[in-house]
Amino acid sequence: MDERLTLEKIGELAGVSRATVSRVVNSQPNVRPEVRERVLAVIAETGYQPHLAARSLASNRTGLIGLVIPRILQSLFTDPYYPRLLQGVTQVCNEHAVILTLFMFHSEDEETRLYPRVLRPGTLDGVVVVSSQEEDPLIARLAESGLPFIVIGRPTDATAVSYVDVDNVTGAETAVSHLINLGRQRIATITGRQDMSAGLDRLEGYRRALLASGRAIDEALIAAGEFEEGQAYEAMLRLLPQQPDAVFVASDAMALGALNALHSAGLEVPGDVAVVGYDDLPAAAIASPPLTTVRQPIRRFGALAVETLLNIIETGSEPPRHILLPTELIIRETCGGS
Amino acid sequence: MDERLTLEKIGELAGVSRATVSRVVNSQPNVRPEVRERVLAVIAETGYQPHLAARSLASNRTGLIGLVIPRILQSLFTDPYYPRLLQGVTQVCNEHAVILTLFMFHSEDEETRLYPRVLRPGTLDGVVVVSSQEEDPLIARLAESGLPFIVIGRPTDATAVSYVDVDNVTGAETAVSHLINLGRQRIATITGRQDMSAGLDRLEGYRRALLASGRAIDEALIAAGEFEEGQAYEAMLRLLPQQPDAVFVASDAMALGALNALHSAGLEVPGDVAVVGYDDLPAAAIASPPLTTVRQPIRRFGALAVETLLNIIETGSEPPRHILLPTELIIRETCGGS
DNA sequence: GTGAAAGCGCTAACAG
DNA sequence: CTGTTAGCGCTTTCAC
Repeated sequence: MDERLTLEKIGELAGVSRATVSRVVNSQPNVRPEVRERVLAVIAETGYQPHLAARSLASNRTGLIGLVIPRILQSLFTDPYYPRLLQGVTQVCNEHAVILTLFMFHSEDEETRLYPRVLRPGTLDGVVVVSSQEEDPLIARLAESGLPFIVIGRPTDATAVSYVDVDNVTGAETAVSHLINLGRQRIATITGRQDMSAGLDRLEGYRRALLASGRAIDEALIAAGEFEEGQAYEAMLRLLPQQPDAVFVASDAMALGALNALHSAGLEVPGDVAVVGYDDLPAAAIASPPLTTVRQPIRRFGALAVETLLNIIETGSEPPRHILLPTELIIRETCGGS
Repeated sequence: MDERLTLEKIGELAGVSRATVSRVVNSQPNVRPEVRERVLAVIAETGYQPHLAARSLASNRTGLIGLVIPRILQSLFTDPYYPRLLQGVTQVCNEHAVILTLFMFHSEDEETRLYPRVLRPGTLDGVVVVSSQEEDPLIARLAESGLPFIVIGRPTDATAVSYVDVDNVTGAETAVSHLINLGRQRIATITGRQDMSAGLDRLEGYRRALLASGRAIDEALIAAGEFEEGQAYEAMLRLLPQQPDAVFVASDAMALGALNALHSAGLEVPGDVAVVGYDDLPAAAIASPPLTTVRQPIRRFGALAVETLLNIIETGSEPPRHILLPTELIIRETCGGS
């Protein structure tokens, strides 16, 4: 390591001023081709890279974006959701040469203590927030701070805020329609938390599919599972007296619980009761029988979130972007058809 | 948002100079308690936060550290390794108020193109590198750049470099000793890649356990599995003619393959052959029979890596830190004992 | 096209 | 103890 390279030094070596080198580095016009060449050569030789902090200070752009993951559901650690999401996110960051910072919080205390840091001036150009169960105070603070941001997973209020989400309504609707087409008559559902948009939307999709086929909604066939395996086990047992011949379960984790309940009640899947889950966890493929489920394009999802954020940074947050990604029904054995 | 807060403005409001405010913000001594109070009050009122880029430029410290994840083995996406690691890493970052940046690469091309960015001046105070299979060129470049760094997982050369690793030798030794104590006589092993320290060390532990109990090493009982399930399946079949009554498999993914091979050969586990894996994947607990395996403290691991890095940043990289974490043998049913 | 000059907001000597 | 003064390395007018 000899001494540190600066624009000034590169300028000296190329026989031009610091300003010209800056123009070359930032590929601005108004530099004679021949001069540009010469500067570029010196940069290549020396391996010069601009000092990020200095550039940030002068240009008011840091080249950093943040990914904020609020307190995490335990479930997401047996689930490749985050790794996949990160793959998509980092890939786009790499393509656009922005640096990703990761904020993961482990407790409410940490969140309140550290949220200000996310908003801190001179730190980030924009933020991707993974929406948590409750209404996240960070979203409101981001909105009033003017820092560009986008939410992954539609927040329960939404509209004014940009978000990228999976089309949970259509995903659920497709799953339930499939059960209908297979001739199932008494289709129950085990719902997720109704304070999360995913929970709400998947129930809505269930309703729409039934209604679209001219059926009535029987509230007795709807049981709350809260996105937890244990609760879903109980919910399935509660549904049994209604004699459902199919059940749409709003997550694979819960579907596994429901499957257990059916087995312990001595019922056959899919013979007596067909089951469809949601998420396509790795566990779904190796369940017995293998679980029919709805797959989400998580990787693309992360990629799209960052692309949209970069676009917002570039062009402003108006109008808010609302992006919905389609899902895919993965047919395995628990639905008893193909 | 009204206009931006700066040190200068806070100084005005508190009736002191910018320098004094700076001292208060950085909790330096030499400020009269009463003045400190007053400044602190103004800061609290206004919600002032120092501009990170400006501070970085002036102090040559960014408050950012990087986590570099080289091209990822596919397996690590069905494995909660990274989520756990990130939990530990981010927790310590949060405690010490440093911001984590994440570099994940998806191809060799991306690596070579983007490594310079990691080294870029004015960006990071230090780097945690997750060691990849091959010898990573990044490590050499970090070493010569003078940027503080630490490696997760001992690099195959090591010694001059600081690292945090799991004690794979002892972990494997404990596992094999357990099989010996259970009375198994012909203990085979399926090894991981021998160009990775984890693969080497786990084989070494196998050897030590055998030697410590006064047994000879039978090379015919050692088969290469390369850390892949399919290869391990084949390896197990190759071992069968040697009539092993136990096998230590250097990863759970491979152990699952071995289990398959044993089943298809009509052998009972643990009746005919006992099996011990390594990693304690979620799949290990739900294998049939549930897999005895070696658990690594991944979360602590990530935490310790960051703590050590911060220490290196503080006090310099000499001497290199070499930290080994103990593992835990998780006894389930495939070893046929407790 | 190109250079000179003025900061960006902060830290860190250095006086006092 | 506190204020004044230089920069940190870059971008960005503004002249030429």
